[in-house]
Amino acid sequence: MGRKPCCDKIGLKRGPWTIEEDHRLMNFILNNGIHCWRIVPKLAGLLRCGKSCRLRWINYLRPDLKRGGFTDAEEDRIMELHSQLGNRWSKIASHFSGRTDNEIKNHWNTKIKKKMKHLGLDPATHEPINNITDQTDPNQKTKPNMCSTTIKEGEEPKDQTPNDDVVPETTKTVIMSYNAEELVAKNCKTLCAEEVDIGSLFEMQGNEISISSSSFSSLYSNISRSESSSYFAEDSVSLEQWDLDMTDPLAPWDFFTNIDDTLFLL
DNA sequence: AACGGGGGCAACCGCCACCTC
DNA sequence: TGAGGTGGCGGTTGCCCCCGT
Repeated sequence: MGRKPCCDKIGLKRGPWTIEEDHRLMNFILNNGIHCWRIVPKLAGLLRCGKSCRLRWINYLRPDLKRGGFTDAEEDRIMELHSQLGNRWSKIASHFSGRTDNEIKNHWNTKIKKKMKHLGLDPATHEPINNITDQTDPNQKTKPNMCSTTIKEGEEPKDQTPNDDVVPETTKTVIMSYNAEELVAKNCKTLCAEEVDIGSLFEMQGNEISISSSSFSSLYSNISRSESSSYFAEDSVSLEQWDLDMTDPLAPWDFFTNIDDTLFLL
């Protein structure tokens, strides 16, 4: 019954990701899309667990991520949404394009909390601090009268949030619906300065993004030739050392799912 | 120049809901 | 039907960098 665990942590790498790992992961996802995080690291040749790969992709490698600090308008919107949704960062993040829940959470904890306190507002309740002094006492939360009149036995208090229905669904869906050209173009803004006809290299097959081996070699040779690429110049990494063609870019996911996992154990 | 403290942020942990077998 | 896997989420940790002393 059941399945194999998503990862045994024996022998798996932890800590910060290297550039090589980033490119192995990005290469694999751009070639094959995402169907099952558990086997992504095996197929991509990474000594990471699927969860770690998923997190890295969502929080750092995803092509539609917006880099840079939050604008005042974004901060205001975060505060507004937080007052409605509380610490439901993924819901809040779904209202911003190019922002991750982790990013918003970090920004909240490091910047906005202080900003609100500076404005005399309690970050937890969004009420003026003078009026909620007693409620900020952690012991107060367990006092019987706090919620007993509004929450029936067996109900989930956390589901009181309005507008949940309009929140876009899973990240996976978003990733799979990327326009291929746009997706890679965004990557190449940071990966290379030399012009590449990206659109001609990729093709959509249903929800999957495909690129032929020769096109991929062409793309990456362009990237590696680019002396003005700050990304690579800074780290003095040669693309030659990466096994970019380790998987068949055109192989459908069904192909992988039919192969016993043990074949990919590293 | 050396050191310590604080801030920022990437990554991990543990839990939960849903799904699969 | 229920045990267990998977993906997603929020909380937390720990490292690195910057700045002040």
